[in-house]
Amino acid sequence: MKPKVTIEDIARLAGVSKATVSRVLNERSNVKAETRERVLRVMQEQGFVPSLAAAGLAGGRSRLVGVLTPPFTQPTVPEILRGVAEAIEHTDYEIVLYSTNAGQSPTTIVNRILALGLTSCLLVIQPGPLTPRLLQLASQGLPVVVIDDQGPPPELPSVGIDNRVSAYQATMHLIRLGYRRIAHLQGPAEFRCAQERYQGYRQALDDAGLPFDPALVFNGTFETASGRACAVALATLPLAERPEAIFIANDQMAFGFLSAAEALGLRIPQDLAVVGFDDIPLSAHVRPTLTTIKQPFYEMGRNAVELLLSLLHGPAMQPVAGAEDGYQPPIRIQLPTRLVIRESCGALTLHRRQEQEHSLSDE
Amino acid sequence: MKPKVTIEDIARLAGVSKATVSRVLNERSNVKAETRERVLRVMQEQGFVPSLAAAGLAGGRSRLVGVLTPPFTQPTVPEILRGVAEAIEHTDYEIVLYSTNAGQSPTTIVNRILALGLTSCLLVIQPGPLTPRLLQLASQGLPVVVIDDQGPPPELPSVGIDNRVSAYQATMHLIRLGYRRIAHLQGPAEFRCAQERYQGYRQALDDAGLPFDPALVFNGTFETASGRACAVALATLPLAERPEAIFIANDQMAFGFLSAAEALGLRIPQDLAVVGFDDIPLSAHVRPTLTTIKQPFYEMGRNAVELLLSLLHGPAMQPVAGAEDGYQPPIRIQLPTRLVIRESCGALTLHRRQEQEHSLSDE
DNA sequence: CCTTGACATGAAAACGGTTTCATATTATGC
DNA sequence: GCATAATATGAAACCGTTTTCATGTCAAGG
Repeated sequence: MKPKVTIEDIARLAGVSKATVSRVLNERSNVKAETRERVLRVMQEQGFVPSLAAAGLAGGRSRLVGVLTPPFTQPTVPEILRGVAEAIEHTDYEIVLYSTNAGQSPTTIVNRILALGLTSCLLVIQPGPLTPRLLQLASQGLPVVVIDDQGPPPELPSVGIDNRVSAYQATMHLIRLGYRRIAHLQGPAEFRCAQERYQGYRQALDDAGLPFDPALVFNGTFETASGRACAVALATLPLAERPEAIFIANDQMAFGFLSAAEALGLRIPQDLAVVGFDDIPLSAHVRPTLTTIKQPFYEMGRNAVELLLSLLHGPAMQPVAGAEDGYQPPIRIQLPTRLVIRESCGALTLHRRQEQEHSLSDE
Repeated sequence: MKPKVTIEDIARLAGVSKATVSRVLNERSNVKAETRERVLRVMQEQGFVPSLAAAGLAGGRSRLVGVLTPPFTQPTVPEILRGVAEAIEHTDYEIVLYSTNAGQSPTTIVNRILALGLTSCLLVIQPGPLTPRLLQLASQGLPVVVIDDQGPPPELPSVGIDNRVSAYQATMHLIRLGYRRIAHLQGPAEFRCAQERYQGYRQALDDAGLPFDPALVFNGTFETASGRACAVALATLPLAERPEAIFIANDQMAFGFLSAAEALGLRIPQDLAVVGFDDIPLSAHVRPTLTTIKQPFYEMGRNAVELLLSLLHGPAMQPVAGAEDGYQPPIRIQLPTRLVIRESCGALTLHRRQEQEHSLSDE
């Protein structure tokens, strides 16, 4: 094992002190150009790489960003992480990854993160409510940025989308296609995004002057199984009460819905149009392909990193004039979503839908 | 920001020296049970978490495992990473993640990893050849474990599968189904696994007494596009020369093949049976669903971590008696694969294949 | 009862940087 | 040409651990 070359070696070889080498390393301005030059050259020659551990210890700060994620197999995660990784790469920072495997207390992990004593900030990818411990830490000054969902009031800086507006778009798309009775399969109530998507759905119905029928709102868990359950529930409805379309709060549930619908002999979109939410990779490949709201996961990752680093490099945000009471509501970066039209909503097979309308009006 | 409680505080409160506290922390045996008890209690009370940075600096080693991965969006990666994350979680170690985004020199990243000075070992997920820099580091004593592929001679400890045998199984499956003219779309030659899969294919042909036709071997890149290209190439073949089945060296290419085949009016599996390799999540969802070799990605991740840590905790492997020359060939953990039979190979629709044989023999 | 280890503990020196404070050097103003 | 400020550098303290070495204590052996 090669003996590590340290700042001291560089100092000796360049004929300066450790302090000066450190200054060069940290790009301090008060080093004579000539000296800096010499030091840099020696570092180059020696293949010197400063120890982040030592720097972190001495400087009290660190170059490590803790990233807390759900399991990678959750389909939205890889794309987010790709954005995170790519953004980090352009900086001096590194990623320390904490994956919350199901069945593990989030608090345990958060504590573990701190145990590092290395991680100076935290990027949390968490659909669903935040743990109290996390909020506590954030309030103690730990820079934290959350991707995606948020507990009731947005208490932490975050990056996400406008769930309400997006759900509105999705529902409105169905309405424009001529569907009148539109159901909704919603996510669990503890997810803020589930509530917002529900609100968007309601709003669209209202704005279109369509009646709201509570019997058409189903409770889901954001998991595939609850999509299947919903399809079954729908199929057992008397024909006259069946909806013509359904807005499902995430793609995962939509998959379950589609597969159960197929098994039940329900044709999508002829018998029932479906719109999902997320646009995860599979959505373009299920049959029928899923019309859905595309979340910009990659961009969310990138933006989260940028936000986090800007927080870290000092609160450079100028207080808004006139609101100088010192309180800054946490920043939220809201990225645009997009409706991706595929087969499941029937937009691509309008003629068939017209047939369907006929047969329905015959009843 | 709360002032961090250090080992010194604990020492003072417990009425012992820093050294003793350190011993307790590291579970050294030579501490009186009573003392240990007291120290532990104080640590508990104070919510003490030792600084990994300091420990790493002082101890010369570190509790960080560097993980070098391809982009997360490469479909095999999330599952591997899940295994890695889960295995790590049961240890004191943490993951520092380095994602190699396309178009970035691997050497740059490897250097960056070392720059950390934190990472004491490396887990490399790399299909394709290893960079010289990596080999150099490994030979300098850095513990490295590679997942999946390997450069020509297996120079580093690794975890993977037996590509040759798996490809043999895949091809033999087609043979058993009665296909005689079996094509192969292979991966790029610089991938060892591509070569091995090719060999397995050849071997199966040989063992079955089937003639090998070089015209039926196509060159691919492991990417979707080359699957499409292959389908086109096949379709332009004179009818009499067309294969009845094809073994495609990875699922990604198989997807391209399937979609192009559909566009070309080639029915799968009736006109042509397809077997892939990998069993990534999409494989169960494309139409027709893909018969393929399942790689145990999750287990590969877990095993790689275990191997790496065993390497780290001292070369505890007893030299084999009689081979005491000191040279230890690097360990390779080879996990079993499994053939997953779905629609694309035609096994599920045998009757149709029989029809097909009829029509073929009519020609 | 005294020696010899074994065992438990403490003091202090690393580890590789950053940072503060003092000092040496140079530039500036009069 | 000299006082003064600005700039460049060095010495040493410090960050929170681990580790080595020395010391103190206690039980066993002679």
